[in-house]
Amino acid sequence: MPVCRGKSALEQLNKTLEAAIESALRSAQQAGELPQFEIPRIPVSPPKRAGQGDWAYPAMGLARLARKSPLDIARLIVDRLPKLGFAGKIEIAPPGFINCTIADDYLRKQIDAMLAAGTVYFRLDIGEGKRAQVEFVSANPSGPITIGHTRNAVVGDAMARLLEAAGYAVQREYYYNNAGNQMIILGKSLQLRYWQQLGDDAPLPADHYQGEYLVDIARDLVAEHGESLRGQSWHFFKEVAEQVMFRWIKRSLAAINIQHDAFFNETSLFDSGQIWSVLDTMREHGHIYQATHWEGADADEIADVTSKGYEPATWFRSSSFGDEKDRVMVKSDGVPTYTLPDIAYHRDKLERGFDIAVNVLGTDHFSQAQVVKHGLRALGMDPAPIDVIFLQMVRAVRWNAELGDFEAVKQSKRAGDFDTLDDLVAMTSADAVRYHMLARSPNSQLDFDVDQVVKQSNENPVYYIQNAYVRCAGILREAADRGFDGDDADLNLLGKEELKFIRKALEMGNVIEQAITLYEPHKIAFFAHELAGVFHPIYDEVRVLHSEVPAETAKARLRFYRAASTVFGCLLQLMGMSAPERM
RNA sequence: GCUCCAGUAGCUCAGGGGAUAGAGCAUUGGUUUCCUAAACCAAGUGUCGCAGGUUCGAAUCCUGCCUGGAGCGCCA
Repeated sequence: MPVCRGKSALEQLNKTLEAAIESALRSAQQAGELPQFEIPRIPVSPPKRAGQGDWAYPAMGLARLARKSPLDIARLIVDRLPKLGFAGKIEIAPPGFINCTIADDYLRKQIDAMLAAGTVYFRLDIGEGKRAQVEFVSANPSGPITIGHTRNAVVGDAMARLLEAAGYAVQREYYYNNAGNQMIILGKSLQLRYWQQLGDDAPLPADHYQGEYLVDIARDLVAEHGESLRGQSWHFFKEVAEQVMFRWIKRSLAAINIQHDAFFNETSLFDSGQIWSVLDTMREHGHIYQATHWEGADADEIADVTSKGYEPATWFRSSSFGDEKDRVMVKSDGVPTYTLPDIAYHRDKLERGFDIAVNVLGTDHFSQAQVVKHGLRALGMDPAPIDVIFLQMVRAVRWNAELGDFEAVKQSKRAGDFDTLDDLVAMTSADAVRYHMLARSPNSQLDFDVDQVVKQSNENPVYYIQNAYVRCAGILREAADRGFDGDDADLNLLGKEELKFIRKALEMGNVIEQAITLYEPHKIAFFAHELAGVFHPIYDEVRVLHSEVPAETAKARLRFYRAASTVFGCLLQLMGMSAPERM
């Protein structure tokens, strides 16, 4: 699903300004006005208050190096600053800020540029010609998508969209395992549920899958096949369960606008022998040994393993890469642990040549992810392209008045639970799920307040943002009905407020870049909300089709709203939300 | 015990060296003849967990501590 494809038109003004300031400093040094020193990177940033320009540079950071007062340094910079196409006023403010304002003319031109380019206007070129992969969700097909997977799915897909907007060619991948113990138990659980449906006394052991969804599948099997499956082994039921699960998973994800390009099966690493070649290479590099316990084990650990009576296992000396202990690659019974295929999978990823490979995981995989990176180093590879977004826990909660506190919503057999993606969507909406799951820093725990999202949806940021788009659409629709267009508008008739909106919109490029370089896609959600906050007061005040608005002014304003519509359309697309024409 | 994350307004959370710390929700009062109320305008609240340190400047970086959460398997 390509987002914002095409050639970039958006200039990242902060970068232009930073480069200009550096050049001014260099020039001042050459002229002997400043001593020689390495110019530190001091970023320009948008100031917090009005009247301080659009971008501010604190020259205070240079005072020590330059052995001059910040104000003097600021003056030297401003004197030698190259001409900037976008700059209006450039002012110096105590204690040593350089405040640069974007010229109104430049802002007006951007409206034309946005209309000419459409959402492509906001595309960046930092990922041009590069390939990125986002691996996310990666839930084994043993049950429905839970609320935890949902956060993972939303963050991963948003990351993918942001990377696309930054110019990367992005692949969305889903890694899964359908071979392990869990899947065997799943098959056996379904088999028992099937027998139960036939009226047999077939109790489900406690370690089997208790979920009601297997009963549903069993019921369907009876409806379709009657008793004819009674003789089938658990293998058969595993296959059935897996197929149904994946169908459900894909359908659930599609409901929130998420689709993977590739599904990578862990089993293929066994079939192709890749896990063994990984192990061989690690052994050749001297990182593998056979033992009943790891080399650094203390007396307690040794006593513990001894009591279990293990035969020797195959260990990876990960401690030599900084791990706190070594890890088992192949258990004493000859079966590999999860870690070995995981290393093989990531080797395969690196060999596929992605410039960036983002992995979205819960924090419970923190240690595992470290071990995988150690493993890649042991293979002589550089794991640098691989980055992991760790998500803190998420749970559905609701207010409990008796407790006077929030209470986790647990998966329950009865209707009215909210613990799966389907439940969340049913009770709220796909857009609400996407926004609320995205609008939180990955390393904050998230309590998804079901009642708030449901009950107060009228006061929801989701609708606040979408309504900005809807309002633009309303104007454009009405204008079209009246046969009114703003194509030959004089944008000089626009007011300060409209230009303020354009100013804010121009920050989007920086937000996208920050979101992908810091791996914090939630930034786009907050930006969207802020931008809507700038929009609504304007909409309230600046009318287009009103008897008191002169025709020429109306044309200019119509053009402005057309541009605003483009901006919100792009933002909603980036967040995977719908852009409704009406609400 | 060790590692990671969080602690900011009544609640949910942004901000992660720069100017007077923000938003939503909740509370209070006001706003619609003509695209508009899922909106707008106005009002109030803070020992940025605690204590030191670094810096011209710290909510932000460092150290220690307190509280809450997650992880530390021959599980996946």
